[in-house]
Amino acid sequence: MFRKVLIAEDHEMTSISVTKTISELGIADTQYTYYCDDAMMLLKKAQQAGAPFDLLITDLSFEEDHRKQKIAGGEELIALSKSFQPNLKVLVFSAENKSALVDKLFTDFSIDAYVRKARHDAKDLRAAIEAIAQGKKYMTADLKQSVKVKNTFEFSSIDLTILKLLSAGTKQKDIPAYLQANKITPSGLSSVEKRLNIMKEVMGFSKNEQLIAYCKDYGII
Amino acid sequence: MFRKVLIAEDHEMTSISVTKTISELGIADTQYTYYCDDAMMLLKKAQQAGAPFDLLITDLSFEEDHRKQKIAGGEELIALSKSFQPNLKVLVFSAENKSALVDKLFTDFSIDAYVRKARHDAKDLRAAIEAIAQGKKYMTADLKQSVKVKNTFEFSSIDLTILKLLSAGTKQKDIPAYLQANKITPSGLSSVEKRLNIMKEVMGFSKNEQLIAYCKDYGII
DNA sequence: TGCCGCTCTACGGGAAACCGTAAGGAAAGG
DNA sequence: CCTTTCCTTACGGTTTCCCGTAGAGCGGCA
Repeated sequence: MFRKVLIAEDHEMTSISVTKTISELGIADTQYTYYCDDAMMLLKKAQQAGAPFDLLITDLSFEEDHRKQKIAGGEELIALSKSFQPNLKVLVFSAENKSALVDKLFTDFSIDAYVRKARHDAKDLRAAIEAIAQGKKYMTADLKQSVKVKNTFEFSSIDLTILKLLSAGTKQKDIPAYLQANKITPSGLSSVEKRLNIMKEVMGFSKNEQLIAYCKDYGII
Repeated sequence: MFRKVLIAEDHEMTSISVTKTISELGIADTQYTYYCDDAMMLLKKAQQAGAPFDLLITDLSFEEDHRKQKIAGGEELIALSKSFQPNLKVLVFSAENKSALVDKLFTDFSIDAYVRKARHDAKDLRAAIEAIAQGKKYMTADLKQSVKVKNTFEFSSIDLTILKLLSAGTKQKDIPAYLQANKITPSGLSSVEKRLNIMKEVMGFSKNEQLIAYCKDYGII
């Protein structure tokens, strides 16, 4: 089992429960932070002191407040942590249930476990920590399904750009100019139209308004 | 202070922390459920047994799973609870930060407190419970600001209808037919255009997509 | 009743978006 | 080096949307 655990989680309530769960597993040495920058600092200090953390439990999204942060969110924190302490085990504890995102975390960021904030997350978290301790990977059950079943449409970077521009009031015909100015290809008006058509077709939508509403509902933009 | 508290919250971790916070306030008799239907049942039972709950702490969104529920979410739960136990105090504990939504909860559902799941939510929750116990209303600080600032334009019923139709994929020119079918006046296409123009002008917007995005962001539709 | 002010509706010209088609261009493969 | 294929872009015709104007309906008031 782990000896020293760091929790990066901006919700106080969640942080309390995570701490409690860990202490129930017999891990005495836990620290927690509400900010990514603090988490980074603690990781570095611990390593320099010769007593590095061996598990990081982190959320993905951290809300901005008066304290300006260099590290914006969980992904960045994970990447930086791994870069100077590659053996650090990482458990992501987040409400996100997008299969593509979770996949990326496992492949690109080589995390060890993903626990989704949901109905039985306390049990899941315990199971995940035990699994990692045995050198296994862990993923909440519901996500395993959704990776297979909910083959939801993957919005590309340019799709998101287009949607953001539209919801910012940009006229469709003015989008090519913006794309060119920002060196984004493809930039033709037809390509913009094509992307919008594909998005709408996949979703079974007929109008841009509908698409924007959907993306807002699911936090895509 | 309260004697008997019911917690309706589908996230196990959050539920644990809420329970802990409440017990720290010296409230011994707390029960928790992961489902709205269960919450409703417990409220009814308690009242029939002559020992009703005097505080309900509930989330807004409950995830669906294998257990089919009659009550879909927090709003519905609150409405039903109040209908048969009007003196029940209600504290909403949710991650939503849409001012329009929170406003609606206070005015239409006459809740007593809204605590947003955020950085200092444990402190906020404690403060909220103490405020309610003294017969006060409570709202997290960050929301007070946004309610005041953003609550400029008053969306009429027909405005909301138009916006909902648009975001459901209805063509603008087909909206008059819908309005007539539902006996809503005015129903002319020009009137629809006029309402949209007014909304956009007030907000400083130029396109419908922008308007939809705004309304989704602030929970207006 | 006749005038006035108001809102809703109808119409038409122009702009933007939609949609199909075809030409241009780069990468992959023989 | 050429061909095939896929993707991007360009260009028209049609639909929808946008916007200004004008007329119709309705209540208030002298």
